[in-house]
Parts: sequence; C-alpha cells; structure tokens
Amino acid sequence: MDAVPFRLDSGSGVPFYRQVIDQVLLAVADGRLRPGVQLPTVRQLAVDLSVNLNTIARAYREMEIRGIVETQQGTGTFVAHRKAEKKTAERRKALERLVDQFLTTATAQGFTHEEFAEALLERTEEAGRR
Amino acid sequence: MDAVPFRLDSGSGVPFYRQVIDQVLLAVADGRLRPGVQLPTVRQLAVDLSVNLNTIARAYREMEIRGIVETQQGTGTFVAHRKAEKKTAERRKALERLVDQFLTTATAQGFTHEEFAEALLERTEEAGRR
DNA sequence: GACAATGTACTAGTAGACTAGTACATTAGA
DNA sequence: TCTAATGTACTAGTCTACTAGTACATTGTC
Repeated sequence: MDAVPFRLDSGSGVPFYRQVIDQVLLAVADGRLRPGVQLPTVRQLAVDLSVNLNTIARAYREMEIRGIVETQQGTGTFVAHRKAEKKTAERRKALERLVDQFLTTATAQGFTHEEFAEALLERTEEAGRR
Repeated sequence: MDAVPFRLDSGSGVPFYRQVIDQVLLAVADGRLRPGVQLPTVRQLAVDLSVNLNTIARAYREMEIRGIVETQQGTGTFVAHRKAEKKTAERRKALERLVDQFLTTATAQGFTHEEFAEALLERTEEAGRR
C-alpha cells in the first residue's frame, strides 16, 4: 500500500484544507492516484496530519464539488472516474481568462509578456526533466 | 485639471486600498499619470471616495514600497520618476514566484502545464501581431 | 436489528485582513 | 516663528476565513 504521503506545512500560510486539495490534485495529475481509488477517510487523514476531521472533510467536499472525487456517506471518498471534462468552449474560456489575469498581473509588476512567457517555458521544461 | 477619476466599488470584494493601487497602476501604465505628477493627498482622496484617510495612506505606502510613487511627509505623494528597475536577482525571483503562482492556480483548475504554456504563447503571439 | 465505519451538520473560537478614529511629525511658505 | 497642509503612527472595531469540538446521518456487514 503505497499511500500518497500527505504532508502539511503550517508555516506556508496556505490553509490546510487547500494543501490537501493541492496534493490530491497533484497525485491525480501524475498518476499516483487513479480513478476509483479510495482516499484516506476523513478521520484517518485527520489523525495522520494532526488536524480536525472537518478540515479534511472540507477539502473532500470542495473536491467533490469540483468533480475531482466522489464521496458516499458511510462508504468513503474515491477519485472520480473520468472528471467529466468541461465543455471545450467553456474550458477554453476559463483558460483564456486565467492567462489574461496573469499577464495583467505580470504587467502591473513591470514584466513584459515575453519575459513572462520565457520564464514559464523554463519552468515547465525544468519540471519535465525531473 | 483632468485628475484621474478614482472610483471605488464596494461590492466587488476587492479591498478599497487595493482598488486605489490598481487604478494608479493603470493610470501610470496608460500615461494618464506621468512621473513627477502629484497624486491627490490622502485626505482629499479619502474625502472624494468617502473613505478613511488611513485607507488611502495604506495604498500610497504600499505603492511607495513597490517603487511606484514617492512620498514626502508634509509635501505630498508623486508618481516615481523612473521606477528604478529591481536588481536582476530580485526581479528574477519575483518573476519565478509569479510563474509558480500561475501554474498552481492553473493546476487547481484542472489544466496541465502544457496547456497553459500553449495558451500563453498563443496569447502573446496574437498580441504581438496586432 | 446491531454495530462499526464513514461522511455531514452545527456551533464556536481564533487569527488576520480591512477600515476607521484620532493624535502626532514633517514640510513649505508667509 | 507661526500656520496650514501633508504624510505617519497608534489604537480599536468588524468581518471573514479557517480550524476545531461535538453530535448526527448514512452505509455496509454480521
């Protein structure tokens, strides 16, 4: 049982429940968590991370809303089977909004679009090599 | 005197002081505010926007830290002259932070890094053609 | 039906962000 | 030197996000 090694960083300023979400997302993205696999129970993970079960429950609930997991009361929480893709048009728009938002931020901070694009490429390539 | 028409939207959820910063940034970016020009005094703008002077003071202070404006107690607050470029190391770090933030948000919304990079490139190239 | 395991709901405490009220310090000019 | 105008500092109130404590509801198994 190579469970995903959840960890919390209490000094990061990122809320616990969001750290949990991020780690699940990452694990799903890189294949450590596959569709149908059961996540730790809210109580188990709460104990492991020394945090209240409601904190985990909140993370799971939010992920269910986003379609990342499926929960069944009394049974458990499982990685969703095929995270129904957003309709492509909607998805495309969301992506464009995101890109615009960040370009705006970058501009406000005095970076050119080119600089930003270049830094992004470096960053993604670097991650790919690992 | 075509002063910048500051406005606040109390229903946006964006803090007042940040709305002020955003509007100054925008005005500086598009040339409505030029280096050396004096901004409204904290009291004046506070009255205009029906907000406490500390709220404006906070916005100005943050902008001074960022090098966007220069303030002199007893005199006023002015658009900085040449926003001295950050040292390259610091600047580089800021850019990396921004990129990381971008990627995290994107991942959280279900996009892969590759999708992102691609969307960003499309966007910047498109802008370049205009 | 009983029981154990699971997620859910409700309530409350805490910390931080935000804004305001008020007094203080600095500057420029008469 | 005096005064008006400017930014600054300190304090406090309010609101929200976050987390925890505790009790409840649902499911599966015996």
